[in-house]
Amino acid sequence: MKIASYNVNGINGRLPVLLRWLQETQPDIVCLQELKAPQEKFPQQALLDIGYNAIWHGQKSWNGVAILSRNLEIKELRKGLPGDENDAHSRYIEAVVEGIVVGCLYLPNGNPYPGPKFEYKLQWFERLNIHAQSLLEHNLPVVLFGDYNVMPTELDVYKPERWVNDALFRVETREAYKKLLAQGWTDAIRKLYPDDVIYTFWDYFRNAYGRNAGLRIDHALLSPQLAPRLVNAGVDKHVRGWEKSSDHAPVWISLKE
DNA sequence: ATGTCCTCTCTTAGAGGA
Repeated sequence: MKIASYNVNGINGRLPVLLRWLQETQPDIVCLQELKAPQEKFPQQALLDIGYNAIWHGQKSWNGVAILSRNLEIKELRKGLPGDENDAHSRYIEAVVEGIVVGCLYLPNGNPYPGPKFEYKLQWFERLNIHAQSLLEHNLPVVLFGDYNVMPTELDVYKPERWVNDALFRVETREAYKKLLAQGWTDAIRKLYPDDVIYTFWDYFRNAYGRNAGLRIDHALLSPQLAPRLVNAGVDKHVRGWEKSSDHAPVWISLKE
């Protein structure tokens, strides 16, 4: 069982890249972020044509998340995080696939710091932590997979000193991630590769990918019921080098049955 | 400040977001 996550940065503009990657790597379950498309403009048929079912939570211009599966039933549990009825951003979708609860998330970027966007990020993170705690209380296999917009440690940033006042690396943001992990979640990449420099994002600016000036901000968090099944994980880094690529690369985990 | 690339609109240029 292979589960992947990919911030596509516009699903329609990126459709050829997405389809090529899906056909090349054939993940069983996929979390997508930054669809940047309204509900009715999701490319459902193009995905069905290559064997992927989908549920999605769209929004015009911004955000948007989806869960895909290859020949597996997707049972939607929720769209949106609980805790704020006035939050109109499409940043969370959750489903059961093959007995695994899959939460696909796109945490707010939060820049610039300080300011209302940063406050929104911290509030959203707090709501995520509350929801994550409630998921653990069901004692089910759960993966919370997506773009967390946080580099957890200095190892996850090419030049940490340049990022100390960025919303993705502010101490408050890292503390929120640390609090989430302390509930009992396992960061799949760090569990398998505790000391390696592994990035999932490279800016479009200044040849960041060519210089490997990257960030690790896309994470797979496994519940205690799922973590023992982890056998491998990685980043499909080469996809970031394709023409018309997203600024993120896909991240994946593989689980034993 | 800048770099790049997405989406949308008071659309073919500029704004907003990342």
